[in-house]
Order: sequence, then structure tokens, then C-alpha cells
Amino acid sequence: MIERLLKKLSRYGPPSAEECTALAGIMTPVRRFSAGQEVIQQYSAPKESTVLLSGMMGRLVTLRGGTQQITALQVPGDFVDLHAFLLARMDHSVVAMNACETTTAPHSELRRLCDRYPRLARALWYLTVVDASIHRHWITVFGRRDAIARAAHLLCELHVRLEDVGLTDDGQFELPLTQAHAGDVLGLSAVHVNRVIQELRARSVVTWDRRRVQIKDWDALVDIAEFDATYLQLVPQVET
Amino acid sequence: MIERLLKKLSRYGPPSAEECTALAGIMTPVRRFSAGQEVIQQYSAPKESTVLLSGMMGRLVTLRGGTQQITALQVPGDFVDLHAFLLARMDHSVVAMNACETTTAPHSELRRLCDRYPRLARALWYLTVVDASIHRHWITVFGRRDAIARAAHLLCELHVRLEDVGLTDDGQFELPLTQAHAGDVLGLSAVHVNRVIQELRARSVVTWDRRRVQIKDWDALVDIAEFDATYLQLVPQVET
DNA sequence: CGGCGCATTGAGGGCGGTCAATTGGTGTGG
DNA sequence: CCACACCAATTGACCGCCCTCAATGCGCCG
Repeated sequence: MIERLLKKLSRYGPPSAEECTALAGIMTPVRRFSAGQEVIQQYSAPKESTVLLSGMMGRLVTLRGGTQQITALQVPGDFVDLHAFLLARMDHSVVAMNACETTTAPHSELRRLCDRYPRLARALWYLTVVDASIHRHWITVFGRRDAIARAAHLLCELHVRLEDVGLTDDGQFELPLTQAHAGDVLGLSAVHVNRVIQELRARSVVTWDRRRVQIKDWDALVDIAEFDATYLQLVPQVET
Repeated sequence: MIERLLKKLSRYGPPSAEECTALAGIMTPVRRFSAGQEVIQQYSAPKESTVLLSGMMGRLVTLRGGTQQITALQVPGDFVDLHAFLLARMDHSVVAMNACETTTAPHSELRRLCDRYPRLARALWYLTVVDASIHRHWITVFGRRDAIARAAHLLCELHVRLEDVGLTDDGQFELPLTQAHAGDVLGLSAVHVNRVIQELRARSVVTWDRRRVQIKDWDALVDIAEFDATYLQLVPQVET
């Protein structure tokens, strides 16, 4: 069930069979969510952490005045709110972008595992640190890239992350976002997202129609985005 | 020496005296850096992690074309590159903004400590998760706030963080940034940083002269920034 | 005194915002 | 099967924030 998660964990040195079994053993039964549903509420204090099994979720912050910002998108295999294991309160909500399946790990059990298996604890720690690396990278994207580069960057990142979990098909992938949601991810208005997508289409770089993205010219997209996948940390670590 | 770090750690349940001694015991002698000096290089693979004792540092990313983005500022007591304990390569460099003192913890020793003291390991993990929370928050600032709100937000955050380590004086604090550096932090041009500062000055909210900031109207500043310190996690956690 | 780094100011322009109307696709009830 | 509602995508007009370029002021140091 959590193979994708175990794959991500194994980048920080493969966990032992015992550790895998132990982790799998504390996961609760599958839960399902439909598009738009709030999976975790802002300001709540979860007693368990959620692994996304299928679908796509977003970390959503709602500001004064009602504008929203999505600070991260989650793909299958992601431990959506592992940071809540350490932090008392959620600083954002988690919303299902389409139909999703999840399983959860109770914090009490996680704590027991971490006490017993220090390397597993570090591998989980590693996941949250990769998350932070992605956040940092998006800060530079927001600070120093224009709209078209941001959009291209999002598509590059999602393609790489989805490919990693086997959810791409020859440059195509599902992207269950309306243009308004994409604006919330990119820090743009929905109108401008539309214009940017059209620009990418006009340049024959990408098509994005009906929740489906097709990358037609990867090199051009990477160039527009100034994309370098290093920050995603998909290359296995070597514990020194 | 590392009292400020221990204070931050203790927010995630106070470490035992034994844990404190153990951590203090692995720190290397004090190292000094001068303004502008590169403390850790982008793409390097550090074998130790650095604690900032005094001064201010920034995490700097240099982009194609030479533009820069500072993704975070570090204040005394911060574990500047603790994430490098888990991640093989630095995705950014760390630069001293003024004269700084540091001490470091060798990764091999850290690993030994984490194996032996699971709660200490979690407290360190907690520090990196707070970092990520700050990153996430800045994503919303970049995505949805205009220039003056960003600048105000930076000043609010720094005042709170510096106050926490006892480095403010009645609304005043040292801010060793040129306006150009502030632009690299805020994702703005140096010129516009200047105009925004003048605007804050004109509104009698803040003065910022010669590396020294004086907040004259905290409430107004908070209002402009739409600032809420929750994301800084300065309130102690309760381990449940 | 001259050089240098930083702050400040002005002019002009473009990126991306808002507002509002239109198109088109999908689903539903009659 | 069609009418209608609804949501998402698209388009146009207009405008303001923040950019770039460039010049000037100012404090400090050699």
C-alpha cells in the first residue's frame, strides 16, 4: 500500500525489512476524499499524519480578504502533513484537488517507531527536509521569475515528481487544477494564468487542456523555467 | 555557548541535562567570519552543521544571469544548515551579512547522538520543521502581498525573532542589510526597496537608517504586513 | 581631496492586476 | 432531445505597481 512512500524513504538509505513492516503495520485503513474536500483543517492539531496514496492534494492558506495561496502540491507517496508530527498546530489546511485515497499513521505509533528505529526516524526527518528544500526553491521562483517561468517551472516539477511515482505517460500527466487553482499555486491571477498557458501553447511547448498536460518540447520548457531538478532530491543519498 | 540553541530546542519539550551536555560536548571551537564572507558554498557537501552564535547570515541562491535570492535570514541560536545533516548537497550558499561567530557539530557525532537520544533527535528534527514553516509562510507573502507588505513583514518577523534571543532594544534592532540585500530577500529591486522604506518612514511606522531599525508603530506595521507570528512557532510545544 | 559604496530621485515602460463580458463544455431536469 | 444552469476558459480594456536605466547626493575612508 505504501510502496511509493517506502521508495521515497529509501533514498535516504533503504530501510530494513523490519522497519518497512513496522511502518506499514501502523497505517490505518484507506480513507477516501472527493475533489475540493478539506482533508486537514488549518489551525487543527492532528493526532496522526496522512500519506497520500492516489490523487493530488494542496496545502492551502486562506488570507484576510479571502485570497488563497497554495504553498505546495502533493503527489501519491507524499507524507502530506508529516511536519504535524512535530508541530502542534497546522499552519495551513490540506485540500483534495481531485478524488484521493489516503492512509494515516497515528503520532503515538510514529513516536514509538522513531524511538526504536533511529535510522527510520532519520529517513522520515529526511522527507520533511526535502519538503523544505522544495519550499526554498519556490521562494526563489516567486522572488525572481516572471509568470511564464513560474508556470513552466510548475509543469517541470510536476512532471518529474509524477514520473518518479510512475504517473506520467510519454510527457503527459493529469493535472487536476482549474486555472484559478493554478493561480493560487503560482501567485498569479486566474486571468494571467490563462494568458501564460496560451503563450506556452503558441510556442508549441505544452498543451494543457481538460485537466491533462502534454509536454511537447521538454528542453524548451526547462529553458523557460530555468529548471534544475536537483532541489527535488530524487537522487539517492549516501549516508557518510 | 549554545544557550540560545538550547532554548529553541526546549520549545519541543526541554532536553535533559544529559542531552544538553552531550550536544554541547560535540561542538567545535568558535569560528569567526567577516561581512560578506561565504560561510558555506552552494553545491558543497558539508560534513558538519553550523550554529550561528552572533551576527546575521543569509541563505543565498545565485541564478543564471547573476540575480540573487536570499531565501532565509538566520539569527543567533539558529542551526544554519542543519538540513545538510540529512541532505547530501547544499542547494544554496550561506553568507555572513556582518561579522559573525559560529560553532559546528560534526555530522558523525550528531548521528551518534541521534541514535542514542531519540527525543533530542526529534527536537532537532523539530527545528528543521519550524524552518520549513517559515519558508511556507514566505511563499504566501511572495505570492499574495505587495512590496510594502513584504517589507513590513520582514521587519515584523525579524523583530520577533531577535526579541526572542534578546537582541532588540525597545523596538530597535540591528539590521545589517544594504537595501540591495533587502531586495534580494524580498524579491524586489533595490530601488523599490528604497521607495517602500520611505513610505514606511512617511507614515511614521518605522525608521531604518544606517543598519538600525526602529519600529515606531508596531500595530500599524503588523497591520500593513498582515503579520501573525504563529508560523514562527515561538510558543512551546506540548508533546502529546 | 578623490574615490567608493550606498542611498535617493526621476523618467519611462511593461508585466500582470482588476473588472466585465463572452464563449464553450458538461450535467441536469423537463 | 432540448433548454437551461453552471462552471471554467477566454478575451478585451484599462491601469497601477514595480521594473530598468541613469543621474545625483551623501558619508566614510585612504
